[in-house]
Amino acid sequence: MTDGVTIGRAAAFAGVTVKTVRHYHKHGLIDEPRRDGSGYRRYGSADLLRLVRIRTLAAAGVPLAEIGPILDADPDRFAAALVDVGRRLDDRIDDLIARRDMLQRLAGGDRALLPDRVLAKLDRVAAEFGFTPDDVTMAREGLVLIRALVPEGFDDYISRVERGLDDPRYASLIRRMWRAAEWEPDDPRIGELATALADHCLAHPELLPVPAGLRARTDAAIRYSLLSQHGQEQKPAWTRLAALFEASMRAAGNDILAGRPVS
Amino acid sequence: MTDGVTIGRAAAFAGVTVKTVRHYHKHGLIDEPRRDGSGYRRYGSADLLRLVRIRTLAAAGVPLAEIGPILDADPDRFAAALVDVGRRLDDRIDDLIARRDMLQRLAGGDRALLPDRVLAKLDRVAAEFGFTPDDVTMAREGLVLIRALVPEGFDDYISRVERGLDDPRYASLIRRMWRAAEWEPDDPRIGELATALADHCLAHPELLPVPAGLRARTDAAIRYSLLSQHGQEQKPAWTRLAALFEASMRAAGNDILAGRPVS
DNA sequence: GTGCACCCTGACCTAAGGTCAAGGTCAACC
DNA sequence: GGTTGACCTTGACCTTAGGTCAGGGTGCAC
Repeated sequence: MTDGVTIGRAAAFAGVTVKTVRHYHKHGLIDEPRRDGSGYRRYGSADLLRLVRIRTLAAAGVPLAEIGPILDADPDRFAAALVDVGRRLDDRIDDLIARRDMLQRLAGGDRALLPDRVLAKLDRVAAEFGFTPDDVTMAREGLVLIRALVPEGFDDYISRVERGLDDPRYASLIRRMWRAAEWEPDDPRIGELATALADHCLAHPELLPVPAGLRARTDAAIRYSLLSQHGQEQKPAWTRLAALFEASMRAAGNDILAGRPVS
Repeated sequence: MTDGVTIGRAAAFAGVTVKTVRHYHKHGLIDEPRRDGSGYRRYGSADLLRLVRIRTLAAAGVPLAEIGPILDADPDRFAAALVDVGRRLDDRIDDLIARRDMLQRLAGGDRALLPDRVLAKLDRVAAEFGFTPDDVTMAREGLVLIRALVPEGFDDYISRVERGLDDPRYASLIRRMWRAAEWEPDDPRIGELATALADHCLAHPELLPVPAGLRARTDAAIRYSLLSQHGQEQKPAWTRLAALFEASMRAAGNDILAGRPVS
């Protein structure tokens, strides 16, 4: 007569909501069960079993559209599908664990945005050059931008700069460039520094943050390396330094700065 | 002039799609950046930093609507929010691990639907009574249905049945009931068995799968315990057994079967 | 006989994007 | 200097797995 449980009990048993069960009906995952005299759905044990299987697969992340075929497959295919679902679930778990690690790095500042090797080098240089924490932040953000700009050439560029800093003359120029951040924009020393930097870069073109083999749009990249370090408006001296540097480069060897191939 | 990276590079840097970045704009998570001469968006380092922070939080499962406030909060609140997000992420990881275990149980059959204690008992009884694998399946599905029907009283009911089976007379009746599954529906022994079962149940009402304190709708519950075991249509003898059992109960003590309180 | 919990259908809403269309731009190669 | 292919623009609609609301019918306990 009135055997079978109502949709509410079936849903509670499977740990889903009533709406979810009706949703499964709409998608053909469970056949509509018999109705009682008042039109209520009445679920039997087979329905409940199927409902729990559906819920288990759905909770494991299987899209509803795939669940029907999996449950209707023969035992061998069913077992194989379960193995596959388990693998995908493991992947998702590993993924979430990796994201938790990433979150921890985010809590520690923007260090998450650069490779560990680069961060270590930056720390060493900062200690050597006497950077303030703000300087370190600015340099880090500049590196982030360069990496966004030329992702393919970034690792290579870092290596070249590391080798470049082994040259005490370049190290000294960079040290001076950072001090220039605090100069007045019309400080006469800016001109000298720009020329010296340009001379050095002309002699060592590998120090420009331009991926080898790509010579166009070079000036934009250089702008970034020199001053688009997130604080450029606050350091007017650097804006002028960049202008003079570019002028020197253009005068001496515009094949690099002109924005077209060297040919 | 043309400094800043395009949306494609920004997206690639942060590990999201172009569409996702525009989605974040629409939701106010990142301000629309400056446009260049052709109307292209140009992103600076601050935008990139923010984009990666957003992506990290979103990947950790934080709803987009919550990310803006988190990022705009002061450092203390930001740190607190990160701790909270990390906790929620841990919960999700634990949840997925639990679901993977559940999946493994699903692979092992429907055993996932019943508590381990009940499964162990069922296995013991099956061995004792000489159940075929099909019998075990049928019994298991019957238990699943009872659990769906009266979830609150299920554990208690199992305990009562366990104690009931210590009585050799009841054990013998149940053994006979399972043999009756193979009888013809008009077998005269069914009447005797029904009467004997009813007598025993009248003497031991705790064996009925009815939660203590709830006396109404009892007959539906009894139907379940006796025959709605997923194979009821295939076992016509049980249908008749149930009818005769109910008649005996009604004749002898309809206060239990009548579907209304004993008062 | 009244209240409350439960059931019915159907229409619309949600998050976090994906897809498609129709067109404008940029750098490279011949 | 013309074409090719990759990249950019907006806007409209689609997707998954349900949730919410409206408007109404049932079942049962006091």
